[in-house]
Amino acid sequence: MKRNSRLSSTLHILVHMAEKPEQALTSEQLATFIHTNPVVVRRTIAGLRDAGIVTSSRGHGGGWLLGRAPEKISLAEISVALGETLLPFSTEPESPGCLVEQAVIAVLDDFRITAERLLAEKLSSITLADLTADFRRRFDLIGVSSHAV
Amino acid sequence: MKRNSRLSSTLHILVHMAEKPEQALTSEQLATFIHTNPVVVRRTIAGLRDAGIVTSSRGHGGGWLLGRAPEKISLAEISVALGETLLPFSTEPESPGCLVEQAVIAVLDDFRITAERLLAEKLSSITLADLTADFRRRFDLIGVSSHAV
DNA sequence: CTTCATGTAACTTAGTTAGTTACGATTGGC
DNA sequence: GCCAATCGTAACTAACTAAGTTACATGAAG
Repeated sequence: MKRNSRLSSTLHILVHMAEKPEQALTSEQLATFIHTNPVVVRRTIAGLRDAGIVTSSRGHGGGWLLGRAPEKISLAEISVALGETLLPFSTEPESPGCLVEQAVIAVLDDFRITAERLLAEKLSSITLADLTADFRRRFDLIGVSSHAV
Repeated sequence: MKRNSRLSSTLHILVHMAEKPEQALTSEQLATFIHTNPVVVRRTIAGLRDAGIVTSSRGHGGGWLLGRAPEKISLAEISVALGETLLPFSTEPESPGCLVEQAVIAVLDDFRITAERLLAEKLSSITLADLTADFRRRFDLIGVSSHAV
């Protein structure tokens, strides 16, 4: 798993899970989808479990399942559950007392607030179901699913 | 200079430069504003020079000046000149041939394109002059400028 | 009670970026 | 012409972050 690909890797995993709604997939299986190892998968999607997006069960036949229907899972929720920050720039004060810095931070934070609201709106309108629909379109066109390689 | 604060640090520097439009400020002086050293400053704002946002001159009395009026310098340009990426998530394929991944990437890239256009619009509407105006408002209220500490 | 699975802590490794040192090139003052 | 100030940049170091890995405890199913 490359750096900064936690969101796309997680979506990849979730679409696979949505395609096998009745079958619990193990961390091991999920890990092969995104070319990493089971511990990284567990760590990465632990937040999704806390958010109810997925459920996990231990022992024989255990593994991961979607916590609710793909139509009810938005990319906004997933992004938050992963702890991702959409706008990565920092506005931490480094020169307390400097009015220039205060002006910069004020303007930047103002931008951040409106920008984050916009992005969250956009991400809220995209659901896991949209992703599976897109996948199925591609599948119907080509006829081979995935991970033959 | 903390991680991920290149944008705010650069804006800090630029506002100081805008407040002394006739005086070339040295990398050394700029560095003290953001608590770092001259080489980091030069490296950070080298892209701004290439973009014409600032100019630099060597030798006695040399240093940095704004390349044009603060009203003509938008945060969008500054961000681009710094090489900053607004949306940090990656959509690099890691499983070529996997249709699930292709669907994920397609949706994510689509989101990225509209989101980046939105953010760029917002950032284009904010200029360095807006920042200096904000600073002066604060200065008029409090009466002490900055970097006394 | 054995096996398969997750949960999680602890450590290692790799990659990124700020910080630093060093030095060449350019400019202005004397 | 020489010296000091200043940027430009390469090369190295240090600090931080995040992925990868190992290890082991916990819990569920047969």
